[in-house]
Amino acid sequence: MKKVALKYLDRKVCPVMRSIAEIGDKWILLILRESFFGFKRFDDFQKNLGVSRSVLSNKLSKMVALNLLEKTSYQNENDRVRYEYKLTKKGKDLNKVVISLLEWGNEHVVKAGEVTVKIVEKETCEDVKIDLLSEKGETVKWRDVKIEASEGRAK
Amino acid sequence: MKKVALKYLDRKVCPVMRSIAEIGDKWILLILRESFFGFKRFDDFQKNLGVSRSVLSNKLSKMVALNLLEKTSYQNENDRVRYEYKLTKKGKDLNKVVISLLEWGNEHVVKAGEVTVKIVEKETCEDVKIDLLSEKGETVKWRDVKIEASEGRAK
DNA sequence: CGGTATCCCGTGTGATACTG
DNA sequence: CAGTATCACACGGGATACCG
Repeated sequence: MKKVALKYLDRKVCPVMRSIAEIGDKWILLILRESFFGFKRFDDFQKNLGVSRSVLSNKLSKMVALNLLEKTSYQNENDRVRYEYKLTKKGKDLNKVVISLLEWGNEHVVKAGEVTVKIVEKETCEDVKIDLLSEKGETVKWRDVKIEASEGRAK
Repeated sequence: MKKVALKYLDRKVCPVMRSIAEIGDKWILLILRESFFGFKRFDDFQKNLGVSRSVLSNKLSKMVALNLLEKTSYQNENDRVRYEYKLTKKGKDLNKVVISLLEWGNEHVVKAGEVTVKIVEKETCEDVKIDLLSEKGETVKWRDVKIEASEGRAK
């Protein structure tokens, strides 16, 4: 692992760039939000998001191809076959991205008296925050960190 | 504060939606990354991102209008006036969004042997992670949380 | 219900040129 | 260095229609 100055870091292979290349799309982010809200069906996505069916169809295929969602069929008794889109591990792991957006929105975009959405513990209903943590498990301030780029064999 | 079922939450006022409306743009996200990397000048952004000057000019204006960046001029002795774009508080507070994207990219998009970018403590150079925290400061698993929407007077 | 196909339009984007 | 202006074009996205 050889350190690289950020100045010389190839932006095309930067992990942030590559994440944005996959999910840096308004509709994909919103579909992810709906998935985290617990929705799984085409028509739920369509109604909740108000997106056109063709765009939705497109984005869902793309997300399945990227392995963010898994498409499965199921059938309740005496009912027709239905389909659902479930978050994969890779998709679920985006929860921190969505929660960061949520917290930032609550803090900087939502005005007093407007709707807020919060994350709470299931058991206690206490607020859950997202934050930077050291290896010892202590919270770390943004001003006390630095960014390092490395390229090399080991991952 | 009245609780609202997510099903009936107005998606137009959802904080996630409103965050995405402001920063859910490939170029804005990438400019933010460059800002967190420490770059401040028009030409640095342009070279690093490979974006056209007109688009960059546009996005920067938009970001200043949104109060994500602050444009200031400065002058070293015997030098011409220069400009820089610095992150505002609102912009800096997006660090968790960018770090989440970074971690997710390292985990799910970057392949073994490729470039990684890490966040480390300035002092100790130890890795810094981002995670969900309870009010007591303990880490919380995604599966142990739920999402709640409220609308009402108090913020 | 869960899509796909087609059309059409607006906007995002790059290339190029010009300015202080 | 730090932009703005103009143009040309591809692509995203909505509307609509159609299918199993």
